This record gives sequence, structure tokens and C-alpha cells, in this order.
Amino acid sequence: MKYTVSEENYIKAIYHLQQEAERVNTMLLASTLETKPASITDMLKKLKTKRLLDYKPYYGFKLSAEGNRVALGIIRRHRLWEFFLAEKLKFNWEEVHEMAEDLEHVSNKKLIDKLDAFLGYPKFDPHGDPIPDQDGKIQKEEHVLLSELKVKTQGRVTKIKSHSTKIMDLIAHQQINIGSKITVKKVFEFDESMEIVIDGKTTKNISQQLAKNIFIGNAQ
Amino acid sequence: MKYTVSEENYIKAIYHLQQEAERVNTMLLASTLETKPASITDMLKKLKTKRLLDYKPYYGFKLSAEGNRVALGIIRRHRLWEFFLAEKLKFNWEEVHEMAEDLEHVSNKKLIDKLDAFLGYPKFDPHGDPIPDQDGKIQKEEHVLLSELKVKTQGRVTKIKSHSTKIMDLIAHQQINIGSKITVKKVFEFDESMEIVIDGKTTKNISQQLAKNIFIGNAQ
DNA sequence: AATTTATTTTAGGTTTGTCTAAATTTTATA
DNA sequence: TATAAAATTTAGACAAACCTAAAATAAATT
Repeated sequence: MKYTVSEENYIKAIYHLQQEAERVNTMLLASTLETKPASITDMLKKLKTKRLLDYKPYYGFKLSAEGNRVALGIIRRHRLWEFFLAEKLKFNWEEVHEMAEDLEHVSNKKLIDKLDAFLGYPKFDPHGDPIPDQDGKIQKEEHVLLSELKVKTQGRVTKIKSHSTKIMDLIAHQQINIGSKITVKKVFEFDESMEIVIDGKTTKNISQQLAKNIFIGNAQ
Repeated sequence: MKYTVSEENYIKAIYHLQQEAERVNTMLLASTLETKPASITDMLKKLKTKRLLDYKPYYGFKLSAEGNRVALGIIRRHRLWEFFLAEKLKFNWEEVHEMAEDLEHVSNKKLIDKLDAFLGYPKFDPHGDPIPDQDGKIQKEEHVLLSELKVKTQGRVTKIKSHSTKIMDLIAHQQINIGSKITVKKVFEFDESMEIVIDGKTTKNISQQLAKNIFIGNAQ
């Protein structure tokens, strides 16, 4: 089954919101997709008739099993392209997301599977998010927030919580990358800011707010 | 300026038709795009207001200088993706065209220029068609039909005239590829069929009809 | 040159995905 | 629990890109 760009964007948005909150509502979806609630209702009805969504008017909605499957396919495409852009075309990993938003809708299965092979079947994208395989299987991420690490412990950056430009800007400036090895040197009680060493070389001070957006974990 | 997928498909089709015949008409465009003449007229008016087309009702139309520039951008994207699919993802060069039809509409300039660099600034796509550079410049092709080669002369396959599946099927079977070195061993007067050697190894007999669809030239 | 035929355009309709404004239903609050 | 507020849906409209049928124009033929 093929879906329109718009349908795919709705499915993907619902999927992502469901990872945070079990029940997603019209208002929330409208604000993330930057459309009006009336437009959401229209699309919900359409997705329901296509059996991608369990939906009862006024009672809320969530993706059906099939909807989930479709969402994982879109996310697979998105993250494989992100990986390609960062790894092969040498884009900074802050700039790949937007381009992947377009590429993800090119959905020829053979193309995506060959791309996957070409990239060496990567398990995580440049942001540290897991890439679903051909069957939609995702390798579980196990990570803690940098803010929760104790002094003298260390680990690798696997993921950044938010991809907002404000955060990406600061993180790039601090030279923190996915894969960077981070050692916590000190935590200051006053503001919970920390002194860290990146890749055994550079020493930096970062705020608690920032540390709460950096995941340390098992990805690679 | 950004254009819709539909606008781009019209611009591209007009460009290609203009390479063959100086004046393109509504009927011809309708049949190549598999739409109705009335739909063509609608789009012609739209492209005219966007200054991509010189168009006088009933008098015909052709791409403006700007329309040509846009067309070359689309063709550049299409052929770079074709090259990527064949060269990096190892698709047979017969199957890349269709996928490139989707990818060509992803038009982020920085992405395309980085892709170009990644591929090593190729001048010709897997079909032997020239790839416009960033400024829309095309390297001129100089080639002759294999059917016109004399006995004992040789050259490299640079392009296949038609991309119909019937021809592609035969060409693939005969193991003739873009870049193959071909030496003409004999030409039989009876039916103008020829005996050729491919890459100094395999000897094959091919019909005149086939030889008239294979270009030998300067590409590479 | 008049008439037939072919081409092109116009007029008006459809679907997709959006919108605004109004109506309905649910949730929160006094 | 009655009422106010918030969320959701419905109704009706619009632009893009297509369609069919009819009208207008150009080209071909007798």
C-alpha cells in the first residue's frame, strides 16, 4: 500500500507522540503538525477508513497494528537517509534531519533495502535514534541522562533528546557529538552544572539543562 | 524558487520534447504525460504566469530562459541519482530511471551538490546521458551509431537510444553495458548484422536493428 | 472558398488537504 | 450539579491538479 506525503506525515507524528504519551489528542497533533484541529479530524477519518488508526469520535485515537507497521517503515527510511547524509555526504548531523524529511517519502522498498546494505546495516542514526530493520524491529536503547551520571563515571553520547536548533547550536559549539566519550569530572551543587572531559581531551562546563538533554548509553 | 512535483514534471517533459522537435504542442505533451489536453492548457497558463514558459493561446509555447534553467536543474538531479543508484547501490542500470523519477524532486541544492562531489562529479549517467553541472552546463556528446562503425574499428558504448524494456532486455542478455569496449569483427551484407567482440573477451552476433540503438562515443 | 476535421481552450465538476466559523461534546469549575 | 471553558467535530469554502463536455480556433480537404 502506498500513502500520500500528508498521510505519512500524520502517521509519523502520531507514532512519535505516542512514544511520549499513551493517548494523543487532536490539539496536540494539530500543534505539532502546525495545522488546525479541523484538518486533523478530516485526516483521522481518512486514516480510520484505511485501517491505520483506531478512532472513535470524541474518544481519542491511536495507531492500529498496521498503522504502527507503516510508521516504522517511514522512520526506517528517514533514519537511513540521515545516516547516509551524515556518513557519506559528510553533512553535519544537525542538518540532516530536514533533508531526510523529504527523502523519507521515497518509499521504493528495494531502494531502501539496498541503501541499508550499502550503509552496512546501521543500527542507530546520527542522532543516536535506532533504525528499524526490514521487519520493523528496533534495537532497544539503554541509556541514562548525562545529568544522572555520577562523578568519575563515563560513557558515550548516544542520543540528544531534543533536536531544536537552539540545543543543536549549543551542542555543536561545545563540540559534543554522537559517539563522544564523556567523563564527569565534577558536579557543582549550586546549579547542578558539571565539568566534563570530551574524548579525553577537552574540558568543558555545561549547565544542568543541557546535561538533561544528552543521553549516555549502549548505541553504536 | 520551489516548484511542485507536477510543475517539475511538465517542465521536464517540455524540455525533452524540445530537444527532438523545436515546437511542441498540446496534444504531444498530453500524450507523453498521459493526461488530457485540457489539463495541459491549465498548467501552461500557470507556468506562463510563473515566467517559465513563453505561451500564446493557440499559437504554441516553449520554455523561457528561466524555464530551461529549471529544467536543467531537474535533469541534473535525476541523472545524479541514477548514477548513485547504479554506481553505489549496485542497481542494474535498466532499473534506475523509475526510482530517480521520485528522487529528482528532492531539490535541496546543498544536498545535490554534495551528492555530486561524493560521486566524483560524473559527466554522464548510466544511460550515457550527460549530467548538467551546477551552472546547468552540459558536456557535449559526440557519438555515432554502432551500425555505422566500420569493420576492425572499436569504441566504447556511451548511450542506448531507447530505454524501452524490450531493448533493455536484449541488451542485458547480450552483456552489453555502458562503458563496454566494442570491436567490430564482421558485417554481413545479407542483413547488415554484425559480429562484435565485447571487452576483448566475448564474441556476439547482433542485428542491425540493435546496432542502430547503440551509441559509441566520447563519454566517460 | 467553404466545409470538414483536428487542435486548443473554456466552463464547470471532482478529489485531496487545507481553512474558518459554527455546532456539538467533553471536561473543569464555581 | 449547573454552567463556563476547552476540545472536537461538522459544514461549507478554497487552491491544486486533474477530469468531461462543449465552444472556439486553426489546419486540412474537397
